[in-house]
Amino acid sequence: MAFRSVCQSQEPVTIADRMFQDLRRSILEGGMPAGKKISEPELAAAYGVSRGSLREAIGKLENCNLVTRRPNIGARIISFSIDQLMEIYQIREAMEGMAARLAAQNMTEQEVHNLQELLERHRNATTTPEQPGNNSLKHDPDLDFHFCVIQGSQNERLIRMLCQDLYDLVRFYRLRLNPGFTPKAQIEHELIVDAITRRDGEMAEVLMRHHVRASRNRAQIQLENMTPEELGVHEK
Amino acid sequence: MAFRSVCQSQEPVTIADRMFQDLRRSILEGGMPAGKKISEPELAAAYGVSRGSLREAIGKLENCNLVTRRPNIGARIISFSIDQLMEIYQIREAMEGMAARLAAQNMTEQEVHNLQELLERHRNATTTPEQPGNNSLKHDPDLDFHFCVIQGSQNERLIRMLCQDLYDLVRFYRLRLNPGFTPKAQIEHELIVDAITRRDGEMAEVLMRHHVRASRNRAQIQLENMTPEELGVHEK
DNA sequence: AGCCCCCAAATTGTCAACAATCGAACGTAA
DNA sequence: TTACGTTCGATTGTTGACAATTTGGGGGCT
Repeated sequence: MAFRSVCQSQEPVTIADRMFQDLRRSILEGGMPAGKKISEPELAAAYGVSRGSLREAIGKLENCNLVTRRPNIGARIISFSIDQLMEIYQIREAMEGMAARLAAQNMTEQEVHNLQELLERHRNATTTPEQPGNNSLKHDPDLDFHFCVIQGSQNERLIRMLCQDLYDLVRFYRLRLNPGFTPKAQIEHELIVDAITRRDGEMAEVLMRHHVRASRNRAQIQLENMTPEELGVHEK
Repeated sequence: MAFRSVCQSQEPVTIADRMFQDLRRSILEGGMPAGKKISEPELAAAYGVSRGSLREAIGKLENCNLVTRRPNIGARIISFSIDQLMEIYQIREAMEGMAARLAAQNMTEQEVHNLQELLERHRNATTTPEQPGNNSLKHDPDLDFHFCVIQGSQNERLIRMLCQDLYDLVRFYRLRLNPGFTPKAQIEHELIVDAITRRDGEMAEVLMRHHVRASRNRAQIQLENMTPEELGVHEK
């Protein structure tokens, strides 16, 4: 049950859809550098599609907040900004806190069981050394966990807002920082699952908010130790 | 300082943009019935624009969640759903709670002062009887208040997510229900502003969440007393 | 009658050409 | 040299026509 398989499901039946998914993947996997301007004729030729279809795909990317667009000027991949990352953490704290509360209330027994199993797998996986550089979209333990909790909230719009829109940005930033999955995060995950298992929504929310805030602080510390070159050199 | 003047600012420089704003306004003001299918040739002819530009506008509407679209089938105005309304309240509770907390931390003295004045005007306005049926987009006291608090959070993305996306839906539903501004809401607003004035972010969040939850309950009671005809007769 | 297949009309997706706008290079003048 | 205005190339916005798909109805078969 990988993240994208559920959240970005349906087959692309239309060319614009396929372009959207391809470009989205390319951006999230780092195939396109942050801040780069998108040339419509160039991209359309590269993918062998018409400019019209490409423009529709770009429109969808704009709604995912992966590109910004200005009239008569063009679109460009979003660029890296620490402030924006911090803003996203604040929003995640609020929304995922609520998601955890709702998950504790609404998850089926089966879903709780799946969540516990997921955590079990992560616990074993962290003991065995994982090869670095494996920054593929799938198999990010932290993302899988959060996705699972969000899905348990049973609030369709909340799920869409988080999984489709906000988590694209989370991936975007995560790829360009370090994958921030620490042993501490695992412990926090366990506490949250405990609360959900006990159906303690209040506690689940408190713990999830604490976890997101802690992740934010970890990211902030990490950012302060990075050189400017490692951070924001997105030219062109 | 009307709601839309700030949140949906810039002039439309492009035809697709103008179409988007016109259609959005039309949907939010009730000019287009909920659930109705959108005929591209018909609408394009009615507005005297090309189908391509119209399609781009529809794409933007889709991202605002005001229309839903299925490939090869077409777009239609979102339809009325009590479940969706309740989902939106849950999300608002989380996000606006956070917004209130941030507003208490980050608002300038000037902004706090403006907020207090806004409340003062509402207090006087509610004593004088307001004419019903004036469901225009501007001058909804409740929306103005919430907008002001959200704006004070200084979190640009949070502001966009709430003001641009979610509050369009709030208006959509509010127009088709009663404008739910009760004296109780005014009192709750006052308490929130007190907390913000004291820079008590924790309390501001608690009170805002309480307020949103209370609004949700008021709406739910109202919905239970409505006949099915008043609710969901959105044919075609 | 009920069901299935097929066809036609309408609608949506896609494309390539045209018009409008922006950015940069160049030249000129102070 | 620097600043400004102009012109040209390139990019984006817009349009109308073409291709692919869905929808609705009519006819035939069981």
